[in-house]
Amino acid sequence: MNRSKIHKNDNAARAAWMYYIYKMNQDEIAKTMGISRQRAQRLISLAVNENLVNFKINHSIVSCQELSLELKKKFNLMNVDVAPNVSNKIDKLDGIVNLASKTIDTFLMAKKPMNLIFGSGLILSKVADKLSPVTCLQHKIVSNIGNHGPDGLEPPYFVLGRISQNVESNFFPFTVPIYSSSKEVQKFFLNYFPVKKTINLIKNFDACFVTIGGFASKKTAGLLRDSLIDDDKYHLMKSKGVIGQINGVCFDENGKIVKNIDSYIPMSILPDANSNKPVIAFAGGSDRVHAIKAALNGRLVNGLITDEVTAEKLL
Amino acid sequence: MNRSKIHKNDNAARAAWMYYIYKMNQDEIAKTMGISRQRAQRLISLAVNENLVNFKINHSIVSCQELSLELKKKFNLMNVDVAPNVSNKIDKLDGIVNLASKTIDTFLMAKKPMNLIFGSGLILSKVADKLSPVTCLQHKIVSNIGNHGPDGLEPPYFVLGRISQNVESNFFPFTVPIYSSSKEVQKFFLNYFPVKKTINLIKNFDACFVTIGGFASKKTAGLLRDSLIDDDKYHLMKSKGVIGQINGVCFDENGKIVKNIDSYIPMSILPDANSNKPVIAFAGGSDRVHAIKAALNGRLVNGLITDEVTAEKLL
DNA sequence: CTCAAGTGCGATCAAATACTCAAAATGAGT
DNA sequence: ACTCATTTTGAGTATTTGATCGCACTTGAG
Repeated sequence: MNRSKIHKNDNAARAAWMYYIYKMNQDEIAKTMGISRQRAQRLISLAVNENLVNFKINHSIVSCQELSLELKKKFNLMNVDVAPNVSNKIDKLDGIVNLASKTIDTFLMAKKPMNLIFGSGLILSKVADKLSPVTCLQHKIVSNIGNHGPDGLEPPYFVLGRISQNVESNFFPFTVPIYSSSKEVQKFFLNYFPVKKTINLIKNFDACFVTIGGFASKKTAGLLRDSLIDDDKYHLMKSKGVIGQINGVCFDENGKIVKNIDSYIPMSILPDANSNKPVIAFAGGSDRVHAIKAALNGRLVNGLITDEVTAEKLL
Repeated sequence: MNRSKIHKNDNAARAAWMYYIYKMNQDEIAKTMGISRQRAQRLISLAVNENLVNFKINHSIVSCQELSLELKKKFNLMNVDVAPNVSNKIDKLDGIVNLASKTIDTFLMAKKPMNLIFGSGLILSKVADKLSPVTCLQHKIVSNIGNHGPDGLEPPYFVLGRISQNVESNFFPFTVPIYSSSKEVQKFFLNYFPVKKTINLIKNFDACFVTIGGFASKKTAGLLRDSLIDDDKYHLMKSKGVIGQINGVCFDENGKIVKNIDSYIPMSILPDANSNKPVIAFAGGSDRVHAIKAALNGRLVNGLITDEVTAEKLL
């Protein structure tokens, strides 16, 4: 962040203070700051867009709270949050993204140094964009999904990079392919020193955040949609019972990891959700209910942030 | 809180979610919820008034941050927060109140059981009104200032009662007068069993929040304004060098506690700010700068939440 | 049952806010 | 220093929001 941006954000934050905390209107703010009303308006909306302002709703809506308690009990989870439902016109992810970003914010603000592990996926990248700007050099922020696709392409959601837009910290990308097509490639990377180091960080995780990808149809299978696998492989995987995936690691309807898929060796290291450290999935949407249920049953994660409709379907 | 209020708050929270998180406008919200636009508007403003919505500004304005660092250094404080300044038309306390309520919120939300001690004063009562509604039965919320004045009157700011409007917890009032006029009365209360118990809680505090009252002129002396002392006593105290007070405990310009004021034995127990537990003052305003400075110099507190102008004057 | 007091509602209108667009300012490259 | 592309600005305008007011309905006392 350059000096001019800091200065601008300073003004934006000041305007936001006046607007949201002191409840002044834009005219008063403009006068106080010696700027035009439009400028004041732009500063306020800039502050909102840059996540300088956080809106927190402090009231657990009864139905959401009940859902989260039931989910906790049914799947023996440490951590469940349910975003209230809303007109179906609106992107439901927004609610999950909001809760998720607050959860991560609190981890980032903790003083105790932690290894925070981030997977990949659409929701996670939206969450990354919504994180509050903080400096937390005490932590290590680590990716547990490879940073290149089968053709060397950058995968579509480069979560770590997006996090670093908002957060100043120490970043450790996972410099492997998302999956290897041969044992040799796998072996090489697993013995490659920087990779070994990152794997070590992942294994000593303090918290891990992932999304759960669907697999039911071509449309819902993120791996396919993002061209990480081709049609043939998709059908092969489907025939082996794959119903969902986390970071490219595929599992069946019991949440059991499906191995031995020809020339598809996922490289992601999923942390152990049976430890007492949080492994939290951010996932929702009717097309993913089966995948989420499987992941919970197989205890691939021990926490969930989802939306009201999905929560109901899971029960 | 009765059932109907919970239900109403539920709707208010839902409307607030749609408005602040999903960024829907009131018309859309009304349609989704099947209510009129006005009703939606009223729900949203209800949510704001009931503190169901929290506005947090996530950007330390450079000048405020610098001030807080300097204050920390100069007075060797654990904890300093400075609210940005704003047109002098607006009540400056709002900024302090906002930061203070967030600070307390985080204490209330902590899982670890704590003894949280609250003093008295205008700012603290405003802060109490702004606390987020939470249930925290793990904590003990304790007053360290007497709950009746010299004539048996209730003092003007009954902080504990206001906190209990928003917070569900365990409350321990301090059932003594604010000050005793004789050693006998003092002695009686100090040996009265329920009081002894409360004193014990105060001495084992985990955090303490107070305000700092001025004494410079009749107008700024809260004790006088609130008829806790009369003119004669005010002048007597002034002649003994009193420059400010915390919970009725008076101190001079070095922050040394002034004892031996005729028929004025303050009963408040001030926690030890030399421990590593936070003792935080919420205070601002030009008429209090001297009192605040004295309190910091005498290390009657080890943390401060104030506003920009006051912070500058303190340096 | 009746009436007075209080509460909640929606229509209406004034105020506040957000968007659009053209002109002005900036600044990178020659 | 000039040009062109990009960004920033403020005026004007459309949309959204908040406040007022009177009506209708509920409540509770007589």
